[in-house]
Amino acid sequence: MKQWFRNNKLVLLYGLALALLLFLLRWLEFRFLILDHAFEAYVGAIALVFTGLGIWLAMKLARPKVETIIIEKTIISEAPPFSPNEKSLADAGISKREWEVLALMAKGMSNQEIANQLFVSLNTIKTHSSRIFEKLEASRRTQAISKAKALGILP
Amino acid sequence: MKQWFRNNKLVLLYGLALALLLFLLRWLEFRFLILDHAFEAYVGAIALVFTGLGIWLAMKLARPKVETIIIEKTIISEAPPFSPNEKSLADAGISKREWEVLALMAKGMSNQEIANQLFVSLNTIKTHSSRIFEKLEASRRTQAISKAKALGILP
DNA sequence: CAGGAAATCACCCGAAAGTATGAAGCCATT
DNA sequence: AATGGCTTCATACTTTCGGGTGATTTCCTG
Repeated sequence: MKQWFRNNKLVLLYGLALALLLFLLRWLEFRFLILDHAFEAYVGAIALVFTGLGIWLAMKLARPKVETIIIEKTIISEAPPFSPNEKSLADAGISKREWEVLALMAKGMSNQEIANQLFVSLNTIKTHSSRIFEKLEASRRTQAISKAKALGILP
Repeated sequence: MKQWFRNNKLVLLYGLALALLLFLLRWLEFRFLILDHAFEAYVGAIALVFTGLGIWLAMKLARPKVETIIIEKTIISEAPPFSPNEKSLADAGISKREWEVLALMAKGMSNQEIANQLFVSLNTIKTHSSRIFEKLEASRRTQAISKAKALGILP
């Protein structure tokens, strides 16, 4: 019910306005009956008012034409925020730890530096890197980095 | 004159219809004067008719409302073809040949492979790479590649 | 619980990479 | 003609990297 009121507020208002006008006209009828041609003027006024109302209604109720404009914005992406690309990562079968090592390699760190950074021994890093090279079919760290970037594993 | 008629045909028609209606009402006035509440019904009819006319007019004459929806489509373009970025290159003091070596390094090639590709000896490539490391303040090829990319020397 | 993947570490060896130093030819600018 | 930068090459030496093999621990899954 409340919803109905809200939806038909306009129609109700319109009806109320009409009723009020009728009262007004009735009153005018008694006041200006003596005037010659009062009736014609009267009808003209009504016609004008309701024409205006009709126009107003039409304006209010008319559904707007929707025009959709699609603007294609071409952005040359400098550095798209990189996410490890889980898909390619899993596809190559590279583990989290291996990826860490790979990322530090790409930064230009030596195996010893990576070992220090990750708090493991140099031998561990060597094992990891060997696995990485196997999985990426690389024989050098530079090659591994290059391939990883091509696969979207590294930014 | 003729042009004016054509442009305002609608307005003229509207005026004519109004006049006709007035005549009609005048006639009805005499016919239904006896009826009680005839006046209200009369005014109601007029109101209805002119409201309809108003709506019709508005529909006919009003400029259609246009709602414009702008959808921005973001297209991430492919990496633009890389140009060596002469500025950074000169800034680092890296020569053409050195850049060639650097680029092949970044591809993951070994010094020997680079030497074969450029038809020079392995020692030459070693000299070049040493110079490159000096100029980029790197001590490893991976580091050199990383720094070169950061400087825009490599794609 | 057994099996397998992941992570850790060790040792050895050969290959590749990097450092240092010297030198020669070419080319352009002074 | 001389100077300096670029390219080329060489030798000798050190360090780092990569390959191969093996072992242990932890954690997860069938």
